[in-house]
Amino acid sequence: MSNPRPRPNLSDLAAALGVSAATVSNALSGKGRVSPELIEKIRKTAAESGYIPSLPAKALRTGRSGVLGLVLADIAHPLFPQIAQAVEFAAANCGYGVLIADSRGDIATQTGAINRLLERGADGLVVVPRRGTRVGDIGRPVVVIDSPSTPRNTVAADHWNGGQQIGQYLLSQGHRHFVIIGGSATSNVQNDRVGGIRSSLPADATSEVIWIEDIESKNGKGCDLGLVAKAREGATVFCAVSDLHALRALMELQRGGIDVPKAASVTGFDDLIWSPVVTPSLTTMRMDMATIADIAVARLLEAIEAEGGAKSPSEKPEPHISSVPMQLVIRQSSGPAPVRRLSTSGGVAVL
Amino acid sequence: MSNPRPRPNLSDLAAALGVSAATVSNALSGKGRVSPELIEKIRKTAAESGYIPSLPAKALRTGRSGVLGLVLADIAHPLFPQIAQAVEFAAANCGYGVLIADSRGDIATQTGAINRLLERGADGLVVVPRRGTRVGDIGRPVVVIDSPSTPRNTVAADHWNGGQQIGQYLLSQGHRHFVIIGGSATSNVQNDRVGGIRSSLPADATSEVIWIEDIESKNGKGCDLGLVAKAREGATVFCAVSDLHALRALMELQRGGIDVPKAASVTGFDDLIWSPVVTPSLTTMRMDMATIADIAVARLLEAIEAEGGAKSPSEKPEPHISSVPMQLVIRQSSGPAPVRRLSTSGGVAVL
DNA sequence: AGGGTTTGATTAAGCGTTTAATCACCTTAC
DNA sequence: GTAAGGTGATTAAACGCTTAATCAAACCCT
Repeated sequence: MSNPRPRPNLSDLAAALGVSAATVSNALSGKGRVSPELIEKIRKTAAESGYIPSLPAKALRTGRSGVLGLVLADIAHPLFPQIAQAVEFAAANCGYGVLIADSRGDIATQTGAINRLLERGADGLVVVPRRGTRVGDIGRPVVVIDSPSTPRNTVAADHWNGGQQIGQYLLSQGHRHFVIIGGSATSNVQNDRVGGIRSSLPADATSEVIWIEDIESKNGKGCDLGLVAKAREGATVFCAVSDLHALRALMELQRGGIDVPKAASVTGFDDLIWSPVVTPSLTTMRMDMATIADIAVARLLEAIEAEGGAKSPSEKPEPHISSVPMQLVIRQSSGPAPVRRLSTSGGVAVL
Repeated sequence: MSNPRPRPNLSDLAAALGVSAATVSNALSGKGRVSPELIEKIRKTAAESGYIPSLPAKALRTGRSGVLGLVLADIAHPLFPQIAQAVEFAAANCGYGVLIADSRGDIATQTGAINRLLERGADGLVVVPRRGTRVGDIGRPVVVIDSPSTPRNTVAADHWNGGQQIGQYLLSQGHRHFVIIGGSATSNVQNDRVGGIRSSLPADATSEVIWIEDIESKNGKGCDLGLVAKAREGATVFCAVSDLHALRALMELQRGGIDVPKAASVTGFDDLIWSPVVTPSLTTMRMDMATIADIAVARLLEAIEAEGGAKSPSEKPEPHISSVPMQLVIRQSSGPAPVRRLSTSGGVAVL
């Protein structure tokens, strides 16, 4: 005498319409042979009765869960929001849900996380692996988002080209003496970026690469990087391969009385959330996460489709890597190279 | 002639052992009546045959998907990674998966995202709502992570108390003239923090609150906040309610030649990822996300349990809000108040 | 007009679990 | 010796959906 239809199911609908459940199913999925008018009618009543198909039932029957797994090696990564948002959006557009798992940087846990997702029935996985980690062969489609150096299906930002872009931009501003700041020399991504920058420099330009990890292992965490001295020696631009490092450089220079961008330019990578709001706001290279996620999800669904048809393990679609161009975001922290001042006390406000 | 047992199911196991499927199910779940030896034997063969129960089947039968939905309204929020990580961990510990949905800041999309999760069969939802948004009544258990001012089940950091803690700490360092920096006066969270700070100040202390949004609406985005002037006028500590703002304050002061922490202290809130690595590293109040997530998930599972038993809608467990204390993280950006200098040009390095 | 094809719908089986109901058997008690 | 009770297992139905197989009726063609 109370709840009329708490949540109608396919049979309820069929009964109410006086047709069979199969017909309703066909009408809604557009698969079998149903007359156009009936389809119309069924869809209408389905909508107004608030019918929601049971995903578990569908999953059980079809063997597809309609869920993608997103494995973040380290969820605390500052780029995570961008990635998660983009992947979720792309997946939702294709009618898929996104299950997350995090391996908190622990390489052992990474496979654990992957397994959890597989047990939950994820149809395929998007993996953002921990640095230097390889994703082993699991029995399901996988797409990796990383630097383009993975034997699997990979989609990544074109870090090398990103480096070139920012290098060229800075050259066009008249800079000739580069200090390139990296975090860890073991990172593929960072090395790609550094390589890109250097490859864009002509013969008359100088560049020096410093790795924060190296310096800190000597002088302790949070130590000075000696940038002010380098600026005094003639470096006009500090090119960090991450906004994290760019911020650090920016503050060190400002503390040392070097005016940014008048006396020196600072640039970063990744366009992290605070990059627009610091002063001066950071010039940086942004990854096109939306495109990366779109491609990743598309490739994944492709593989999932293919998996359904192909029984023999031989005819899986060949692994493919795609590079997505990065975008230069020019803000206030970069500008023209200062007029040459040969270690004379120039017009710039120094100590 | 190839795959021996691609993925055994309950019946396969039962057949191999010569018992019924029901017995296997009971043995594994420990529910029915099965002899201890048989349980032992079944569990053993289950394990070594690599048996993985089908979640969809279980979900279909029991009506529980074993999945929690995580709704992030304000995905740009820098705390997002911490929250997601903590929730995922807490849920995984309880054998639950986490499905994410993002409403990209759009308030209309928020309900859409919630619905997507419900359609996917989420047993319950953890919602981190967009500022000023209320979560409407959906037919499932919900826990909200927000400032403690929501009519629903809510768990939140005790922002007010956090404000008091940092206020007291700064008082103990001798500070008496506070500038409190907020972003938007419409944020509950920020208001709580500001209120907490002020409530901790004795009569002989002065405080002034400035809202960045207000200043920027007059002077344009990224404008100066006039902090250097305030420092000259005697303010010795700049208390931001977010590390984002603290960073901005820090840079503005450093650019103006104010030494932090010698001439003035700067503190923030949230312990964002870069807070330890800027120079000087930021003193801040950290939320205990792990605890918050634990409580949120626990309360959610509780509600899900209760929902199973209680038929009458009346006897749902009463909404409860919990506050989790924040943790003071002392780093380099704060220190003792400088010795009094009555607008005379002190010993500090200025312009 | 009657055999073949097309169209629009139905029937029924099955996906892998859980669980209430049932059953056979063994104890125990009177 | 037999009824009552306990124990350890089985049977069978159900969860909600998809889909191949089937079927009845309408259509086409010569």
